[in-house]
Amino acid sequence: MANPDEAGTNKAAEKPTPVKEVTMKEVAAHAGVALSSVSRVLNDHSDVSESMRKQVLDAIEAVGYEPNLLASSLRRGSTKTVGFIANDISNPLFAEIAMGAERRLNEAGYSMVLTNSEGNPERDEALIRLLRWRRIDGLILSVADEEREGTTAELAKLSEPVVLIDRQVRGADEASAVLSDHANGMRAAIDHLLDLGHRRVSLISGRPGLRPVRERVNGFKAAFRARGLDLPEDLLKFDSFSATFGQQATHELLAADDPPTAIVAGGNLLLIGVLRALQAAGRTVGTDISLVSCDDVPLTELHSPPITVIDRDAEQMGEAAAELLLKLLAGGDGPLVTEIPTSLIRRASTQPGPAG
Amino acid sequence: MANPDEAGTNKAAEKPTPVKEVTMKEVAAHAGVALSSVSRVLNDHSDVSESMRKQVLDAIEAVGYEPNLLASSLRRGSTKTVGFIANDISNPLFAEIAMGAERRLNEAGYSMVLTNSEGNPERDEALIRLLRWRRIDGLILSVADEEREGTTAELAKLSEPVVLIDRQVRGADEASAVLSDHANGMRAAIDHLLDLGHRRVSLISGRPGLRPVRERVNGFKAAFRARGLDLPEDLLKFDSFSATFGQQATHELLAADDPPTAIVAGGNLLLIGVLRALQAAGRTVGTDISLVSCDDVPLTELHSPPITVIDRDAEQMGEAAAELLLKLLAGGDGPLVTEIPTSLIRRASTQPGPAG
DNA sequence: TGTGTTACTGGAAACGTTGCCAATACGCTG
DNA sequence: CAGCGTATTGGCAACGTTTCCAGTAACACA
Repeated sequence: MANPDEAGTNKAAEKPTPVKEVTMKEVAAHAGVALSSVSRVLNDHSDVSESMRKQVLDAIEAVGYEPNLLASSLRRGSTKTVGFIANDISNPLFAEIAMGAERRLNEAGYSMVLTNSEGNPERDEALIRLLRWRRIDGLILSVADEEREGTTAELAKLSEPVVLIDRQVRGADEASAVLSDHANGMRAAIDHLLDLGHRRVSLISGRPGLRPVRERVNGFKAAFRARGLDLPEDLLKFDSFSATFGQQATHELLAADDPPTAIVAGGNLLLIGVLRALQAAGRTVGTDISLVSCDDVPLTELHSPPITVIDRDAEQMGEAAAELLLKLLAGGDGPLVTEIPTSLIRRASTQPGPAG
Repeated sequence: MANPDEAGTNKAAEKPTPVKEVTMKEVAAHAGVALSSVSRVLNDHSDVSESMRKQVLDAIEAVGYEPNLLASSLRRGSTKTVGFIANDISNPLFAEIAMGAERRLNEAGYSMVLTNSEGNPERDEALIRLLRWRRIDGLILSVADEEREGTTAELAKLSEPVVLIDRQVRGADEASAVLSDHANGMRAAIDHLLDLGHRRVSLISGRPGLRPVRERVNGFKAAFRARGLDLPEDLLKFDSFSATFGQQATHELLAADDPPTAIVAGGNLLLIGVLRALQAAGRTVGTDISLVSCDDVPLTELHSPPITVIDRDAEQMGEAAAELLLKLLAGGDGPLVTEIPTSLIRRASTQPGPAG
């Protein structure tokens, strides 16, 4: 109406999008060959003559054919796709794991669809179900809640191979997994702090149901026990991996009668909260209170003073997960497990404590 | 051979996985109804009797039916899925954008598949093609290279709606996009620095072909021009958004004859490099040199001194992108554009300069 | 000339859905 | 009782592939 174009142009605009998809049939017709021959060329089967190949390839070019992966996957019974469910993509750590996995999978001719549960167990379940319905060939994930019935039920319905990241579900070695050695990393960190003379050491971390938390606690206890020291039970705070919990827990710790001289933030988001609380309370990291965090993110290196961390190679974890999955996809059997080492990077945030 | 198991066990191992999929056909058979009736129940059409519904639902439960989304998408001609191609998932900023988009799309009944081009234009193209072949209903992306022929060609072949994030391709308003107002943000930042008395102000950013860089430069120039000041051309460094470039550029700037008194890091990864270089050169942020960065990540807030930033709401960008795409998917026409504001957050990293 | 082999090609049946169209049964009106 | 509308259901043809099974031609060999 506003456009006083000629009729011809208008007519074209009338058809919204009844654009028929260009299929192999059109290719076959244009090349004057059978449908099956086009398919053979596309999947480069043996037994296709050079002339046929050229003829078909030309026709594909001419008609502008684009394969329909839906149809092909349906027919073949395989999507050449694996799912990845991350807890929190905005956490650079998980993002790196995902990148490592994707890279390895692509090399092997698989593509990866990345989704985000936002740490929500219900979303976890919904995503597993969705991916199952999508007929993915395999799944890499880090379940939000290891104990939850629903999640294990959804996983059980999946007949394709699964690799867990830093998680173990009921019955130790039922599932394949990539596990980082949090226990030894934490053990080393606590040893370091105890060596420096700290005794009032606090550990702040996520829900104790999760493997990383369990293992870190194990390492923590092991270090104290090895020296015959009592655990500072009142300084162990577990709730969630969020920055807000880190802040709140630190705030409470500082306000207590016998506050810690050292804090271990068991998670890189927690660290943010811990730092905020310390800053708010006017405590200087290193001199007033020692600090250790988990996973080496830019913040830990560039903070002043730089922060001691328990590090691990996130990208390697992703690659390892992909590697295991590929083995399983190739028909490998039994649960496979890869352990990723952790290492302590000492920086200026840990200084001698009262007894040191 | 190496396994002297009994025959029975062997036989079981011979069948790899001939597990026939449970389809609607089995449901229909078990319920004693027609295939089409099962379909009607599943898609809750009108005109199905209550008894039929119950009968079918029970049968589904009984046989353990799981929908095959491949088949259904193929038949329907729509996947209810949109693609998202991120430049770099490990950058928390992009991750947040992706989260915002996913949340909004899920609300609307779409699911999102997230992929990662790692800033590589070739991978960009390959991903667009792959998603096209997967028959996604729409695409949100932030192309790695706006000028590249191949990319625009791949996009052109896509008949589904596309929303760009902070990018514009040839011919200004051809494509829908969510754009952040980098120019005004930078203008405000530079005004702030000039007010403080700085004249030797450096800007470090990515390839000048990219919109965020172009716009930031525009804002930068506008601020200088408005005061009749000459541009410090020698202090403008553009190459890539990486930390390594940030470090290298800063290193060079500091070593020059007439070094800057203030640096603007045009990207949150660049900032990491800038900080490393400053630290290596023994310069203190704020007192020795003023510093502004783009996008408010944990590092900027928790650095000491805290770093002045040009901020924007990443999640909102994602939501806005999803919103536009949904409009287009619903049949909306014409290119739609949403502009996201930026704001300057002043912190202690910007202090009075030589002339101030 | 007949037979067998090789190298290729075509036809048609799947894969698991959905949606159109026709068929059935039922209840009601005239 | 005929006629008709309504509500519900079944049958069947797609959607775009892949793959099995025959079929054809060419050729060599006896």
